[in-house]
Amino acid sequence: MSQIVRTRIAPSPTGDPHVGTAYIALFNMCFARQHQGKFILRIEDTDQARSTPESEQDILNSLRWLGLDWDEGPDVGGDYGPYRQSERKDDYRAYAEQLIDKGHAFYCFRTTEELDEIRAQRKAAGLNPGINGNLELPEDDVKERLARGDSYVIRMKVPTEGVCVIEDLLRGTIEIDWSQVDCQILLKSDGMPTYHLANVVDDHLMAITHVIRGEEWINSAPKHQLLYQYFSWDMPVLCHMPLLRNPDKSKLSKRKNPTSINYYERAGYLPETVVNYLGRMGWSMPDEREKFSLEEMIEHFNINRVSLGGPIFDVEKLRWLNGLWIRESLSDEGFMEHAKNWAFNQAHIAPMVEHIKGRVETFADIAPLAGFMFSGLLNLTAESFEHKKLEESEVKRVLQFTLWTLEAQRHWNKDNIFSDIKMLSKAMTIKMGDFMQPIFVAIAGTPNSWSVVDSMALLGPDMSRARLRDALDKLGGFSKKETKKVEKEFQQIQVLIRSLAAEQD
RNA sequence: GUCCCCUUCGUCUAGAGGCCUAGGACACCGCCCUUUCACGGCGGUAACAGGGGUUCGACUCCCCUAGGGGACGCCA
Repeated sequence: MSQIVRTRIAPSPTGDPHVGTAYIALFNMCFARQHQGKFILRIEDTDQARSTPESEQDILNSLRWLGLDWDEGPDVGGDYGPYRQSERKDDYRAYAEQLIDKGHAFYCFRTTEELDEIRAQRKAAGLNPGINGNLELPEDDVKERLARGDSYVIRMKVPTEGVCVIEDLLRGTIEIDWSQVDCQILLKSDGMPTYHLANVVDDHLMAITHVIRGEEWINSAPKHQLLYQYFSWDMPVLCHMPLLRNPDKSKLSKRKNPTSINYYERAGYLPETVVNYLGRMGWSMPDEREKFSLEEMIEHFNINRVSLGGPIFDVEKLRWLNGLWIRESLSDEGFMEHAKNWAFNQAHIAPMVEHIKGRVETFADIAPLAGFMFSGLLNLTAESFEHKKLEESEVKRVLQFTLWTLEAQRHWNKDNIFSDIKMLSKAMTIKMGDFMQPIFVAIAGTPNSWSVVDSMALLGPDMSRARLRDALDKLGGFSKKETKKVEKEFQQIQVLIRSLAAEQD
């Protein structure tokens, strides 16, 4: 008897659609398709504070843009729904309580402060700070506190000694001491499950057969395996993919790289290229060809060809590959069609007209004036940022603080961007004009342009942030030591901004 | 700090004990094509982290060391 292969991608809608998500989605999809199985999309929105419907929609759109279509999901339905964890909230509680009844989990009333204290002690004693043991209260106390209505979480019980043996499809046997595994919270005090509970419950309920996910999950695999045992459920096959890396080899992060799929669309890449490139990360075709379509990848897919060294995301090669796709796979008509859909269309140009019309004398002035609206990263140098009033170190701070502030901006529009910048300049006691100048150069390539706030609003968050980051890079960035100092300064600025904002109210 | 994972050119990778004088791609450097640039063609520089085993034979298997990464949250 061979069961149908079912794989899934389970993004959390707490931010931009990440290339790492697309990467894992791609391999899950290829694996499922190769086995005539199903590929499922599930939204893991158990973090009530950070999950947003906008982000969810954004992620769905991005994965669709890439052509990574799912057979079941919150928008297309399926027989194993709901496909959004927030809609299953009560189920998780029931499962957590079931574990309590079986003696596999317990109520925990510890405060954050108490837990911090225990962690500090454990760390001082040379132990893994993850808390394992000594958290349970006598049954009577639990009853009393429950009756009193004290806030609580439900934690799973974990052995304190022995080893847990995990089987990984690519890595073979992995042994982890139980002493390294903490009594994971399963149900948070807001009644929502943590990832660990929700993930195991959903994977079981959705009959997932293969869990293909990032390497970052290896250390929590023992908890998951234990939960399957507690519930007496069949364990899916685990497969941990390597992590995509920044050029400095750290885990790919938006601090150091454009990681949003939206950015690559905005920067003029074809979805075929992005998928193709991700398919070359830790994997290659049997004949080693560089260029291949999603269909070709599925046709020749073999998960055992995944290599485990964490690949560095190399934008240079991505560019080359995109050029190859444009040259080889687009007819002249197709090229024009793509260019039109990308940015040379009425919807995209219309909002620029008010800025352009008053500033040109001939139509021939349009391209030099508005070229930056149709560009990726600009060709700038450190000299581009020479400032009459500000020292280079101040210019760098202006750019860095603006970048950090705008990275936190969840509602990207002209007014919000403007007020962010205004508050920042005020807090840094730099006149708006002086403050804006480096922003202008970073975004438009020159201090002489129309409102840079409008430009940023039109360019969107991803391209705007990428250009600010690029500007910082061109100025040499900050060393590790400086970064720490600058981060501290930024915290102080933020405190100042909050008090300024309070004054205004 | 504790544990886990990983380790072939700068980067992505091929390599499942003899096919390896370690192959391909990006980047870089030459040359050719070309009025220029790009494309394209040809060529070049460049890697098995180190040390021990196992074996007739090790890039491939085992151990140790080193380096890199990750996890250690009422985030996922």
